[in-house]
Amino acid sequence: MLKDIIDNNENYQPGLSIDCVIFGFHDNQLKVLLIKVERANKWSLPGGFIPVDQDIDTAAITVLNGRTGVDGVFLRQFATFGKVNRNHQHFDKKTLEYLQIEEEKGKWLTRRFVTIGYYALVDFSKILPNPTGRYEVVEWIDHKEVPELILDHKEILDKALDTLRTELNLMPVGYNLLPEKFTIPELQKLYETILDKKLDRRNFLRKITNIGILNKLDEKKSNVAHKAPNLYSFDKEKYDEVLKNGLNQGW
Amino acid sequence: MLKDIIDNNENYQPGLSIDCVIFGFHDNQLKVLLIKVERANKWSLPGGFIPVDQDIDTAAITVLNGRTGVDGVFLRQFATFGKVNRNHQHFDKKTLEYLQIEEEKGKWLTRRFVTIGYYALVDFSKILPNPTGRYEVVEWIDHKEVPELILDHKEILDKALDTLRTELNLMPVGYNLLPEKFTIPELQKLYETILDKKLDRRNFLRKITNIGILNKLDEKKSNVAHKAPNLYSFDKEKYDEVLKNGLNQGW
DNA sequence: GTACATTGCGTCATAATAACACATTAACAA
DNA sequence: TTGTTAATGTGTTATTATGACGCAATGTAC
Repeated sequence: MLKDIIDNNENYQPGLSIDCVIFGFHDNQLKVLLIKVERANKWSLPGGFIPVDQDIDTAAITVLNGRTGVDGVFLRQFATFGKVNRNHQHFDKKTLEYLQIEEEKGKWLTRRFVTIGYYALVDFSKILPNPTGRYEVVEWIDHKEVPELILDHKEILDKALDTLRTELNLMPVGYNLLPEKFTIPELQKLYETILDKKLDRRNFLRKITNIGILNKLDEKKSNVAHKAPNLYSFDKEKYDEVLKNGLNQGW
Repeated sequence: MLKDIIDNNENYQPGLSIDCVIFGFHDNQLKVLLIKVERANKWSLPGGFIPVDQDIDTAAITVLNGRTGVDGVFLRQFATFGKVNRNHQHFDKKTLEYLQIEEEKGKWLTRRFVTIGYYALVDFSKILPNPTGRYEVVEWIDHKEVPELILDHKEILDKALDTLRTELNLMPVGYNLLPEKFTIPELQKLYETILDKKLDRRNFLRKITNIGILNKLDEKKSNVAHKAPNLYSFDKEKYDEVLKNGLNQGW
């Protein structure tokens, strides 16, 4: 895969890559999709290169789709990372040898790469982590238990989460991370997890319903301990409207 | 200049550039610093290329500094633009001939360039627009009267303004765009200009002073029609604190 | 049936916001 | 000198949003 790209590197944007921070929500945990190639001892964000005949946004969709099999989900560019040493010695001589890449062609890879960060919000229940090769592991990992990552991927991840937190104040976000039917407590847990703080149950209900993007369904969650909570769905039309106009106008 | 870069293109990040949207405030107008090279019939955002031995943020500072002569100002990356055709045929054969660039070396330039957008907020009164060559014009232009721009620079400019508007709700912004001493009505005009809407004088005063970042000076603006308004300055310490924590917490 | 944890709905005090009234000030012209 | 004018400074009030609670209803487990 990588070798193919190197061999045909004139088909790819040089010195530029894409990394995706893919968020999912499960078991009251905000999870991140990470990958690990067998030989490496660190995990990475799923990423890829940019075909010269593709918009960068399209290339990001390709990466996301390749890893998760879903499309049409929330995907947003949030920052570009380009410190001089960010991939310094990442592909050292030994690695290139192992990958059977000639030194001359390896130059394409060993220079500084600037990477464009995208973050995605996906419905965990619809995703089947998809390794692109047999020597690769793809896994959902709780964002609080992310192991050491390669290069500056930790920085990228942190920035993505930071952006998500900020944008939570500007737009509702549950639509992308929850299944079609969900309960208010579930939505609240999502918010609490992202923001990493407790919210008052009753005030949360009031605020979230006042936005006017929720449909209360005539149905309760089944098979739960204690009182069965009501199920809700998003009113997609109103949701999109709010997304466009933003939540807090300020000033 | 451009020719130098082409001739030594191995010293620059290939296929990647930086464009700066430099905002200033003067005469109750939000202005943008634009440039025009003599031969071109359209204006451009000031931009540049990225030396391989410089962080992208550093390269952005260099561009800004080269054009305005100021440093230490507010500069923030806001988006990266990479549509396939964004610089399609920008440097056509004729242009390359005019610039005396050999076809082989011109390839470096004629491929798709992805550009990283930065926006800057500067104190208009301290800036002397600085052309880098005698065939170049640098000018402050009211953002409402921006002429046709090359490539997707209009899109970049719009996105920058959009970002600025959004961030106005998350952080105070006057510090960077106003001189050291200023009046509340001036600050309000700035806000109104950026947001493109009228604000109530009295409510604005209350909100802005409640933030706690303003020092009321024992001094009034002189040489002014009608009642002389009070002068204020920013409390840099509190300002930075608010910048760090954000204005509207939400949730 | 009873204990219990959780949900749903409501209350109240306080803070933030929007809309507006009125006095104050300084330049300018009669 | 004085009145006019257009701006600034300060205050008031009604409405809305927020934060901190109380309490009844519900379904599971024992």
